[in-house]
Amino acid sequence: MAVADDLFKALADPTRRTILDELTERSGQTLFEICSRLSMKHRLSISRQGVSQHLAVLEAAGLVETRREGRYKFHDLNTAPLRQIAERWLVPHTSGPEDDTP
Amino acid sequence: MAVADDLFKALADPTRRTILDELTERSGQTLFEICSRLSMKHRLSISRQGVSQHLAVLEAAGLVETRREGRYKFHDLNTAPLRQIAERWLVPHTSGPEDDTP
DNA sequence: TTGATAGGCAAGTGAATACTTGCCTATTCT
DNA sequence: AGAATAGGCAAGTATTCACTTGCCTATCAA
Repeated sequence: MAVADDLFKALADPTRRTILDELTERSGQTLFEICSRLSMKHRLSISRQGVSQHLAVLEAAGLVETRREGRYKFHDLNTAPLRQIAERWLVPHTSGPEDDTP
Repeated sequence: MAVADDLFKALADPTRRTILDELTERSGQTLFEICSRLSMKHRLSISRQGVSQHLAVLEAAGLVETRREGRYKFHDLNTAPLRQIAERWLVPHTSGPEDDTP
């Protein structure tokens, strides 16, 4: 399950979790909007590139989807991948545990 | 939220997730039992110390609880911390997002 | 067309982390 | 008591990862 790997790795970083918080509050933000929110609301001093790379990781995990409009690129939250993660260990699997060997 | 940080970091590693799978299947295993299961079932070549360190991370996250009996140390799964993680972004929080700044 | 805005690519750095090896302690069996 | 079993501690290594800096492309406004 390479999908699970991307998902959990994406959630491992606190800055990325804060980004998800911001997108939960308002979906469809641009890179610069997210940057200024992290700086203003959360006192996070991080470069634009840093945020951009975080967004790429979140997109690879399927947690963020993007759409381009002119020079703007909007980032939307997708919570669908989150639903599987809790259920993996809460519900006993009859089909056996996932193959997640690295 | 330092608790969330430990939790997500613990889940970030695929070997640790496999350990959780094994403890889901049978809770209360010793270090050596877990080692042999990882080696046999999952073809994971990892030293005993490696597994021990993984278990320490899982215990710090509250996902594993231990009890000593003689020379044996049994490892039990605790899924309680898992319940919060999905709900963080699935349910819109009226109290605002968590303070998870690093 | 010039300048400002929004974003992307790539290389480099420093810190975190997964993993090993070697040695040490405690408990149990013969 | 001595050997085997179960586990712990600590240092060293090597890879991963977050982050920055510098430069480049594309869209829009004056």
